[in-house]
Amino acid sequence: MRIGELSRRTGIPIRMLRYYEERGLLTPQRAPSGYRHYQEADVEQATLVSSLVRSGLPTRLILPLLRDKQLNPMDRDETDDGGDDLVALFAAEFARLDSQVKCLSFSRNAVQQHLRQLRATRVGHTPTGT
Amino acid sequence: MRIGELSRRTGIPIRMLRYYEERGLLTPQRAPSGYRHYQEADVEQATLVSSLVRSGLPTRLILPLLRDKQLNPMDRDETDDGGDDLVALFAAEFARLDSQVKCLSFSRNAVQQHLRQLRATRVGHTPTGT
DNA sequence: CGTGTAAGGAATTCTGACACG
DNA sequence: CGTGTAAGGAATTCTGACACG
Repeated sequence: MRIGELSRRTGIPIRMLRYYEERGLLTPQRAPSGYRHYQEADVEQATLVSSLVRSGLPTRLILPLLRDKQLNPMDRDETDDGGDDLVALFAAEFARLDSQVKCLSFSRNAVQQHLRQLRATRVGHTPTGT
Repeated sequence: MRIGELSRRTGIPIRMLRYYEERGLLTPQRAPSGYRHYQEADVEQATLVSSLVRSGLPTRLILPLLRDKQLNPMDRDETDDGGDDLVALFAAEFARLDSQVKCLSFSRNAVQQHLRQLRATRVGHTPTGT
């Protein structure tokens, strides 16, 4: 599929799909016309990348993470490069994401409870103002 | 307790505790000296407020949510004011928080898995470079 | 660093029409 | 009828650049 369809199917702006490619996170084939040509599997990969980017992971960390994912579970041994640095960076990101999830979940629940309260209280005040 | 202790116990910067008060989200008593004096219950309330603020809820929405929480579960009826507007705003915030939590959880898991992979692969390369 | 946007050009696709055998 | 084609316009995609927080 071309970039427009991938964008529609993933909800990711075309601009960002091009950017992911620029960062090596997505490597579509090219038609003679120069148009990008994506595989079916790129739908999932683009979604993963987008999620990670929106979560605040720098693209330079996403690259090795993707490599990890693509390897056969067997011949994955001395393949990694970064070493301790990478481990530390990912550990830091994990800690950040973990605490952020907790904070947001807590708030989400508080808002949800309040919302229930609001709706329970006003039952049939105005029959849906819209 | 005074503001310093509350700050230590909650991890919330003094600057923010004063700000919450300015927005009516925390209403400590005042000593003759002018020092703020917080109740034990303010520890929890400050934590809640902080979480909501960091989650991106505007303080003007946090205020009614707190009022809701403080009421006796019984005489909570015509107490609300905003009406439909408020419901819509909170519904929107809930949706935002919900999708954000999903995105971050997904990323968190991906990073965690990669982290495990990294650590499993490099067992005893360099005995902790630090 | 991630994202939006305006710019100018190239490739693609669409429709309705005409031609041909 | 099925099929090819020229025509004009619209939608899509391309790149490199600037802007922003």
